[in-house]
Amino acid sequence: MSCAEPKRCHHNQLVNCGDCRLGPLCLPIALNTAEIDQLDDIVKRGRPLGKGEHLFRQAEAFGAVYAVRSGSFKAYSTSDDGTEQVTGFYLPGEILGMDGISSLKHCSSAVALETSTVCEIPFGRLEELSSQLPSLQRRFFQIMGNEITKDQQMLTLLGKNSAEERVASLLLSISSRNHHRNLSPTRFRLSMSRAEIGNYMGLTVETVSRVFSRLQKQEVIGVDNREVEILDMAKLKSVANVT
Amino acid sequence: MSCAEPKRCHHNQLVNCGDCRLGPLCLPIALNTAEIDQLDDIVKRGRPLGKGEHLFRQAEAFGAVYAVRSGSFKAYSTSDDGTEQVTGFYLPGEILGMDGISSLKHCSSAVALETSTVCEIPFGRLEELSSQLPSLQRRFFQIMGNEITKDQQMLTLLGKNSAEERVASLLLSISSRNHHRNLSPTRFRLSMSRAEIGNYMGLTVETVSRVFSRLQKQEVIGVDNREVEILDMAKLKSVANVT
DNA sequence: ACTTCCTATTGACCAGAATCAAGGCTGGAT
DNA sequence: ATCCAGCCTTGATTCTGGTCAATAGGAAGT
Repeated sequence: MSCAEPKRCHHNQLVNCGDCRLGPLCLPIALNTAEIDQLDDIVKRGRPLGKGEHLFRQAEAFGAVYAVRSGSFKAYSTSDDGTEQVTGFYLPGEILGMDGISSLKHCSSAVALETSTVCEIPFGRLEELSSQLPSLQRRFFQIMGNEITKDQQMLTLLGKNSAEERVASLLLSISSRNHHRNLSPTRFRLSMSRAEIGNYMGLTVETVSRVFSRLQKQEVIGVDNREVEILDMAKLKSVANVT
Repeated sequence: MSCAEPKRCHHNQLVNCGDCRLGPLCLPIALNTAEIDQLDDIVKRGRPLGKGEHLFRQAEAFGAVYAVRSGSFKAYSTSDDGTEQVTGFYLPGEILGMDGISSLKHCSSAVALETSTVCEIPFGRLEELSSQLPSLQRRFFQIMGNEITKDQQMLTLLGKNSAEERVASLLLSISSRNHHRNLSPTRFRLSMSRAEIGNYMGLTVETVSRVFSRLQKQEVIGVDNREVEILDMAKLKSVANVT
């Protein structure tokens, strides 16, 4: 990847929070310019991670949360018997790593699904700064509340919905998150495998694959390997059981 | 219920955080005496709620979080089509209502499963006080992090585990939470119905009932309606697939 | 006591997704 | 280009848990 104009480059490390095009999605919402500068001072921007590289691993000491700047991540936890459970996919502007806050140990691992960059936000310094900036404290409470809400919606999905409803919901979720980031809500490339989707949604690879095939046959979506196009948004929503 | 000595009564409204026997489980952990007094000033202790009374309802404005003082609550969300999903059970010392923090609207309802009391903690004032007391801020981040961790474990349970594993896990969860509160970890009364358990665990009433019967036949537990005794803790843990 | 309503149990049957088992694609490496 | 490994798809079969249905047990009120 070539970076003619560093300030605009996806993976460059010079951008600050004030200039970041993800500002309106990320931690800085509701902060004024001076506050953003203060936040900016504690944020560390690391080198890009390659596909398969870990951001943190389960049982490691918790020290920071991370904002995805580009690319995408999968969070998963491993149980004693070695089975893995995907607990979330994280796209640019989203915050991950909050699972470690309660015990000061990460209880999940996070791995890059493609070449990705993050902003590392050391938690201790975030706490300090939050004490000084009420709007940052509020914003972070809000982000954690969001994570709780999201997980609880996921519980409903896993507890009550069929395979088709689950897969359709995931596609709609990615679609709307892309939309927020000014990307196409109807055409995108999945950065995760069928197996990872299945794991996340409590299904097997085979079932996910069959649902994709069925939805394609009904012309609700077009699928070419990981490339997805939503052809009939209304129909997809009705399959997902949402209005 | 008679209350000879008000200070010790389960449902009385005079107790303050400093004297509350739930202190070591609840919000005040890690606060010193002076800090607890400050917290105490913002806490409102309401009248007892009867079984079936709501603490808050979905879509209502969010204004406070609640610490269970006695009794128990069920949190659930209702979808457009009217189906309900139980998102959690809350026992004394546990905090509920955090689902409203992100959008300032409750996205679940909470109902008392039996006669119960709560401490209401107005969120705006908690935010203010958190800015002044770093240990309170930290504690509240921790409580929210706990909720996230708990929900994610629940995702694993719903995504991967069988009916027996799910029900056994719930019994173990209640057992250990009772234990923390110095109640018997092996004998307790369930405050929720089989239907509510099933709903929470993504199962039907019939399946829950069958699992209870099977576990009883194998002498892992003894069940008499809502009265449960764990007869073989080790076996129950192996059924639940935990070590 | 008796009734009524609600909750729980149990059985018979069915359906959706898991499992088992081949093959077919794809993209990266040589 | 060719090969290979991992990913994906599809089919056949099995099995867990859901659905439907009937009955039993309990609690609260008359």
